[in-house]
Amino acid sequence: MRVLKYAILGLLIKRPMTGYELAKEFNFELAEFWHASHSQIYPELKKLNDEGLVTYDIEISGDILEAKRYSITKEGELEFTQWLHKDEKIPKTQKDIFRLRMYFSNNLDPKTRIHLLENQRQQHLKRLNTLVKTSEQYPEVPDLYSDRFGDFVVLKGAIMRQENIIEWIDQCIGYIEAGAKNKP
Amino acid sequence: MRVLKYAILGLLIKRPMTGYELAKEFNFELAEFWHASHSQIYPELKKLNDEGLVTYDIEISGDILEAKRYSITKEGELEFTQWLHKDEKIPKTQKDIFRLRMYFSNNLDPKTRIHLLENQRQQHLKRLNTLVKTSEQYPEVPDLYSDRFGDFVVLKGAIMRQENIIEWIDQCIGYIEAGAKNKP
DNA sequence: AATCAACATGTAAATATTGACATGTAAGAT
DNA sequence: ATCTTACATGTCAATATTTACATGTTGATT
Repeated sequence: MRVLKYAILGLLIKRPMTGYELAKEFNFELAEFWHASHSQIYPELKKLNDEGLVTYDIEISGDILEAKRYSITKEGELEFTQWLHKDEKIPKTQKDIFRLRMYFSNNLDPKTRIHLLENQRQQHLKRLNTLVKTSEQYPEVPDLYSDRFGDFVVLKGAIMRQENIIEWIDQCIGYIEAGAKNKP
Repeated sequence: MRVLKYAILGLLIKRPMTGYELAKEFNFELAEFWHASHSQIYPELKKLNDEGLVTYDIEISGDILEAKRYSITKEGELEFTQWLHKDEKIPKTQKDIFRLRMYFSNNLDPKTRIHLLENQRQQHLKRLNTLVKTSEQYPEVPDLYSDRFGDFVVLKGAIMRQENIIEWIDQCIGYIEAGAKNKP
């Protein structure tokens, strides 16, 4: 499906970027729903260049340090826009190792289950707080055509998802505490 | 990390199964948070057998059709239990192509955005209904040590997640409708 | 007798992804 | 001068995952 291809093209529509900058975007702003490391990005940029969907200019910092600043081409914009318009089947599964563990949790004593859940809760709460802090940059809904709109709605979604996960964890803890009271 | 290894071991603790039956589990009961197809499962079973974590007996149906029914060994149970006890770092990212699209949605006119969102909404609602129907098998919280407990909590989580996604989609539609009213 | 759905097991090729290996510069602080 | 952090680009090996290829049986229905 080559989603990374479209992720990169979409980012380059905003502004020309180096591979390094793209990697930063994938590690920060987009990190809540997409990720790629530089070892994937550099080969993909090369491929996109071969396909004529991006071009680059070489920039020199200092004396010799070269950076390739990639821009999207007309063809790239066309392909990206076509992709963006497509309806999409929801994916069969969102793999989730922790839920897999919980699926098998009857093999654990209640104490261990609660320990594992509390541990996850704490980590998710931490992430939630980070997201909420980030969302303070958006006191209002950005304009529909601003590139901050997408960031805003996705951030909202990430916050809602975190809250939902924590709610689920709390319910799980509740079930276990109630069940353990009867037969400890 | 070889999560499939532990997923298979965990399933085999419940009861001995053939590769075909494992594949069915991954396509039905577990499908909301894990998935694997037979082309992954058969090689993994071979590997687990080489490692002494599972064994199999050959069953004959009819005249010649052979089926390998795999069971978990003592070593397998030990490794599985050790894995199950481990705390786990929450994953960096849950890749989500639709959210990636929404992140770039400023490149679409409001009508198209709403169309894409409604399409997703419908699909997620359909899945939610299926999940709710499945959850009717659980009028009460199963016993903590029954293997139905894990299924129950994970199913609860899947329902909550679906509801949450739909809520997010509705909010997105709301933002777009409100924004489009001002500048159509 | 033919057909179909479910049972059953495998391999191969292509793609996606992660983590390690590998190298070096620029700019600012100490 | 030295150190540290950020900038910058790449390859390689190992896994993980999907899709297609490949084959055949069993049991029930028509």
